[in-house]
Amino acid sequence: MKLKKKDRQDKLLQVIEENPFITDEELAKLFQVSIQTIRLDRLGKNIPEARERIKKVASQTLTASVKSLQIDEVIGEILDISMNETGLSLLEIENEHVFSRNQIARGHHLFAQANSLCVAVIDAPIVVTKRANVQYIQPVFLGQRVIAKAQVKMLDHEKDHSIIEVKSSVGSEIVFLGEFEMVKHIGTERKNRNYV
Amino acid sequence: MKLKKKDRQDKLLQVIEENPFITDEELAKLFQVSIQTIRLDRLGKNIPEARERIKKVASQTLTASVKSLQIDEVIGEILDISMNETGLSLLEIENEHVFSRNQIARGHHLFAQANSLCVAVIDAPIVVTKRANVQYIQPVFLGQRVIAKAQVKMLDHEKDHSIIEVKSSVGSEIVFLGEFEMVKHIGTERKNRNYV
DNA sequence: CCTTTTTTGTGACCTGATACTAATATTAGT
DNA sequence: ACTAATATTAGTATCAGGTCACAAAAAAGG
Repeated sequence: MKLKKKDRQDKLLQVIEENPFITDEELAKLFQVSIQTIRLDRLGKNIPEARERIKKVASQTLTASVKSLQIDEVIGEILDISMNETGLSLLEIENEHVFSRNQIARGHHLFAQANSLCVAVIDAPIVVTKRANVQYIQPVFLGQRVIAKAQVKMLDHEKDHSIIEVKSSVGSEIVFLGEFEMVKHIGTERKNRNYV
Repeated sequence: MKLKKKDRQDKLLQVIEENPFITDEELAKLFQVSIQTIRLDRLGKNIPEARERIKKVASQTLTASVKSLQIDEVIGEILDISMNETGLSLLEIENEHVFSRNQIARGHHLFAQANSLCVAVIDAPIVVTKRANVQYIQPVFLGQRVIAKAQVKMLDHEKDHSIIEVKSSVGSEIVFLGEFEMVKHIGTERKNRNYV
């Protein structure tokens, strides 16, 4: 049975959203109407042509991949660093950081911010985390900006390890405390038997 | 000065890789040659036309966004759960998890795997992390599969908090140890003054 | 100087669109 | 039942950004 105009247009929007690559011709077949009708419908609903839709998706990818690269490099934005002494980083809590149920930030994101900051503060090419003790003082919500402050407490040049204290706060309120033990270079040779 | 064919083709590949959206016409202007030359060059280098390039980028986005969603929900793949008792999760270390310099997994990913698993093990709608103590025993490299085992050590029904021990290993070797204190529901009311 | 390679130009064609006009169905109103 | 309004379909012209094939001009190599 053929759909009424209104229903068809609504359905059209839905179909195109699900599959931005579909052409007018395929849509025409799908809805059993002429290509012209599809085009009128698109016009009415302000849906751009297939090529434009594809372009849009593609450009989203590009910006998204840039973003994920940044995220990958350092979690949060480093605001200030004085090597081997202190560091300051900002993380804005966005949708991808929170539990959808209550909009509270997942713990590992605060951890990642602090951990990244610690890596950045230590002035060495290769630094890995050895140990961490963290406390979540207050929940952090969607939209809040978390400022993490790192302070190097101990630096052992011989053993190449250091202890860093991180305090993260939203406004004047402390939300997270962490102590990280970082090491410069542990056994870098990969054990092949573990490599799958 | 005009480039020789070989140099132009190499440069072409580079330019197009940086900017997949560029059309033959723009390229022709850029290199001061005719559109036809650009097309011959593309043919020679097996570079598809602009529309195909854009499509490719777009389809990458789609698969990538699906992936990031999955990653967002739970870090690692939950293999087995017995509520309030134990849990098992697998994380395969991929490119985005490691430092590019030495291919060692960043600490916060192992933390995230363990932390996600703890959230999953506790049988309650709202669970947040209160405290965590973690140790990185061995570095984990690109391509390795990390199995995290969670064991609930303490469950306090009145105070609604629990302590979970996580042991992560690659093959038979333990790489990460963690103790997580989780709480069901702390102050869910968001303090507006902190909301930016 | 002549041959070969590289570059350029031309014309025909394709796809997925837009824009506009005209004709035909369908629906509602009286 | 007839008419007016609206919805749908059809057809044509045009465009952008490509495709291909072929011929001519320019550059390079011997």
